[in-house]
Amino acid sequence: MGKPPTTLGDIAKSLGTSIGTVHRALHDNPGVSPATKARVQQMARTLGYRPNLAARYLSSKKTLRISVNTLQGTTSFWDEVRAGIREEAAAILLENVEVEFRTCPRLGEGEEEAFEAAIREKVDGIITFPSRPETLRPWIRRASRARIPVVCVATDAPNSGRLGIVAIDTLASGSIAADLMGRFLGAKTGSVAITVFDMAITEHAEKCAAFESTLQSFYPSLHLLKPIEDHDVEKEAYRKSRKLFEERTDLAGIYVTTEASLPVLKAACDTKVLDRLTIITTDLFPDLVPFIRSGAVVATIYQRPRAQGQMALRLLHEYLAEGGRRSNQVALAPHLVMRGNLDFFLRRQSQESGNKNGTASADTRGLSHDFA
Amino acid sequence: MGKPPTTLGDIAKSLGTSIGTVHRALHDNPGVSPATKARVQQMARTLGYRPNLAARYLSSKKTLRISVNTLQGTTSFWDEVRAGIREEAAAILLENVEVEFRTCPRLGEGEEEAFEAAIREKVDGIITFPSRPETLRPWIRRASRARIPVVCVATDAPNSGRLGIVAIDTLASGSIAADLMGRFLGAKTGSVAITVFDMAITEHAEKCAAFESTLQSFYPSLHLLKPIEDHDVEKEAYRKSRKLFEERTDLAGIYVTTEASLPVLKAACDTKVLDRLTIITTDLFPDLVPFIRSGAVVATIYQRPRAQGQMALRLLHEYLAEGGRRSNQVALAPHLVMRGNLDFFLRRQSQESGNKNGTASADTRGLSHDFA
DNA sequence: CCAAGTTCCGTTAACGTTTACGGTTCCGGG
DNA sequence: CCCGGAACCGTAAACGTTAACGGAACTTGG
Repeated sequence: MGKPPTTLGDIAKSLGTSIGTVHRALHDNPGVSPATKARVQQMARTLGYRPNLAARYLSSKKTLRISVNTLQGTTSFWDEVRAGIREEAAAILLENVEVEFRTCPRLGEGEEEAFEAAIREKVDGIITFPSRPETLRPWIRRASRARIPVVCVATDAPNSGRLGIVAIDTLASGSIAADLMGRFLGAKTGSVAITVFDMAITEHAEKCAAFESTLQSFYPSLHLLKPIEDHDVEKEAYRKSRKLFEERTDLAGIYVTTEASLPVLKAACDTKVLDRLTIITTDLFPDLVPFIRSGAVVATIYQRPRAQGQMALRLLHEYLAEGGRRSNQVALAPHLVMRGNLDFFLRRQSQESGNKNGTASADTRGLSHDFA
Repeated sequence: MGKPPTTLGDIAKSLGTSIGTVHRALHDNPGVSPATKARVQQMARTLGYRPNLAARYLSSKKTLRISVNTLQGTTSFWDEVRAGIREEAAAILLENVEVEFRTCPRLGEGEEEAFEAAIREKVDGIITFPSRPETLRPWIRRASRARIPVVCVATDAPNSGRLGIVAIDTLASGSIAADLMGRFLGAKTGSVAITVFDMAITEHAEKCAAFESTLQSFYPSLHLLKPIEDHDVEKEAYRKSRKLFEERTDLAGIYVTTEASLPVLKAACDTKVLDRLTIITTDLFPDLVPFIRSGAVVATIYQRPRAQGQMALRLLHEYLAEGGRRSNQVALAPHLVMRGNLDFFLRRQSQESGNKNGTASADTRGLSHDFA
């Protein structure tokens, strides 16, 4: 049924030229006249040439170097992302991917240096977390100009020329949180709060909007307060949420969209409103577990860091292997963790999280760099 | 850093023999004495030989044929599973996988014939849905004896010698349903029902047990009734649930774990208890949408058919490519669909579901067979 | 003892791509 | 006229594996 795929030789033969020329033409290598280059490329198109990746890899033995620029992270989120990337890299059939981890100790610290190093060392692709999109945007542009594709994880850097973005769908998580909040509160009425990292980040604004929209279209008796911005600073989160808890006595629930849910929980505890509030948090990490188990946190929206890492590497690799024609915007659905299924997710996290830091693993020959 | 991987030539040289012998020894091919075979295999182990898949594929050009034996299905579930399989097959770097679809029109009808055909035609692997594990178990054994690995989707066939199983985690779905049920009902008290396909199927019994356990440990005021078995027969589902609705006036909620939620909904409608009940269903298909949107179905546990298909193919392919050392039991977390995030999932389903039937796609050169 | 068969093993040509190297032409300057 | 260097192009050797062929050594049966 399927006729044998066309090879470089086929193209060469049908043009009366040689394999070498065809190869040079298709790769924009020097040493071929514009005329023949055009003829070759045309012929390749009409014959439907698609390179044989096995032969390519076998011949050149050049590996794809991918730099992973992420945060050290306060919770295990980024460890999981990196684990997902490693896992996916190890699953590549041709073992031609090597991953270099460049980990920044704190938010916005060393991000640019890491990016610069990656470009300087001419990696083939970059997976990055643009915590502050504005500061990273010029770097992403620079990489794109150097023909280095960049995939963003968790947060987007719009208009930066990035190749793709892998993140949790903001609409899906914002509205499921609102829906749950509404249902959990039942007939209760009152006000509901939401905390975000920063409304300037597209994702957070969108998540907020989705939360608000769902809330007011299905549960109009609940009133959404102005979002609290915590900028991932523990003190700020504690101060602002404590102030909220003290002032708004009609507060019925709060949706914490950031990783910094512990300060909020502490504030709720200190102001003795913990068991009065319906609290929905984000992500899953050890310190949060007791709150979920006790029911204080009624549900948490799990952002599937491992899946994000996997998808990011996959996207990048597909593109590098052969001009990815798949969608470059991957929006994952979040998972919902509650008391009942908590153990399922904990078991899952502990699985295969062998070497947590970015140290070399045998399979991926990973390197790691630290940016202090 | 990474020294070049060992090749067949390396093994041959260090033993003073030839590549051909090494190859034969490692593949249990005839024409090599037991003594040298042992020596070769030992040396391969000590040198840490791992075959170069690129070279292997380039040389042999043999494609892996995989038979996908699934149900036509009343809802779109199986279409999605197949789409996931196709998608994943197309993403394989070396395009050496071809998928053959053998689709059974109805539950338990033609399953064995399909299996027999797959074995007879000597496919390299089988992905199957063992709707009735007992009837399929001998066939899976037969396939295993013929060294054809079998991966089960959605339902397990224990003790059958199958290579692996991909399914939604029963514990995760059962307990999240219970947790939601409890939270949604709030302080309300009463009885709760659950419908299953058949308690003889391991998965369903487990899901039921998880639901019960979570319910009674966190919401002891709710009383779980004996499970209703519908055997995927619409009439049976309608009759039994209608009877339930008429008799149990204290019924507060029901969790429908089968795909046959429509008859139950109809019964609830006919007995005028639809808006009094808290209903949680399973999966997502067009006819269910209005019920979710109206709030009659408060949530549905989405079993991620596409992800199941992808994982199944992946598992099988990894094994066929080189003795998969990854876990062979993939338990996926279900997704939760409610009014708020409904659109997200609908958009996602309509995406890339181009050719819904098992017709040939250009990438995977898929064939399809019908078993009537 | 020779022919024929068996068992074991070495050799070699593929597979499609990359890459280095050698050969043409064609041009301008000595 | 010849030499140097471009600019273009053909050739061939790798890459690691598979599979087919051929050749030794050794067993049999006549």
